[in-house]
Amino acid sequence: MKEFDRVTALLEAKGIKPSLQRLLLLHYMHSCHEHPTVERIHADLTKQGHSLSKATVYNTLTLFVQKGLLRLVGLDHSEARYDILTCDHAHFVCERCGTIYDVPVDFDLLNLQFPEAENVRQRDIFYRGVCKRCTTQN
Amino acid sequence: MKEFDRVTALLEAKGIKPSLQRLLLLHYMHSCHEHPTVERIHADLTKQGHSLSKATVYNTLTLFVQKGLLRLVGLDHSEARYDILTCDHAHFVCERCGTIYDVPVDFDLLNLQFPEAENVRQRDIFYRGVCKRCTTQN
DNA sequence: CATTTAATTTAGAATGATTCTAAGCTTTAT
DNA sequence: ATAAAGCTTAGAATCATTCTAAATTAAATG
Repeated sequence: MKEFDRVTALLEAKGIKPSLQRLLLLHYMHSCHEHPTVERIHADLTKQGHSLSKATVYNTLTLFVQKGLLRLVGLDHSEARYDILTCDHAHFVCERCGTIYDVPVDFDLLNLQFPEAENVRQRDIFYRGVCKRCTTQN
Repeated sequence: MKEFDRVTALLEAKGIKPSLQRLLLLHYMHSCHEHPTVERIHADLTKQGHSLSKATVYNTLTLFVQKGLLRLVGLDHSEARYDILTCDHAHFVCERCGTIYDVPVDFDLLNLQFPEAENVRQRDIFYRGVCKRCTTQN
């Protein structure tokens, strides 16, 4: 399993036992440069001939987020989306097609001070609107 | 109904007929400086002796958001929260107690450019962590 | 190598916020 | 008055997610 060497190392570095399902999921996330939903991930892996339950997808993604291997993109109340990029960056969300675009961002420029905050675990920036692809196509 | 004069004017300015339920809801939102959930709004108004259904709360808040009278705070997949402040500002969300704190923000400092964006309708900044109140209390 | 123990995966039930539906009620127009 | 349009409502339906308890797999022990 040469192609799983990298994700195996990543899992072990976080103290996660590299089961087949976990390897599959992390490998999928690394090879996918979108921000897929649980439904999407499950459908793709199933289509590729792998057998894993949706519950495992939920459990494993949650585990990965806790361990810092993935980032949960918490958008509105639609489906959760998962992002392989864990470093700070901003998101533009197309409200028509749902595509999420990444852009690097320097949070220090903002110098936001929340007097009520004891500690900050995560920072997110979302821009919402319509993407060019959607406006030119219709 | 002296106390409803202001919200009546706001509704009419947006072309919304000022029904009793709409007045109640907008007045409630203006008098509440938190970021309440639908459940909370409905419970509070009911407790005050007003009769209105949860469906109406959903319908009306959605209408207000569409017309720009409120802002939907789209957080994760918990309940939706509604914000009377419609101008740009950042949110700090306490992951323990759920309280949302506001802070003004100057988006121009970031100068974010999304090459894929045709237009931007809304901009959000979320910081997540634990607030001081929660750390000192426990 | 057999057997117990722990960890992981799983299918399907349960949950819960939100949306839908179709009926009832108000208000406005004719 | 009467019809038409708009608003509200209760309860059913939906759907992403979580829970549960059993099944499977891997690790540990004798």
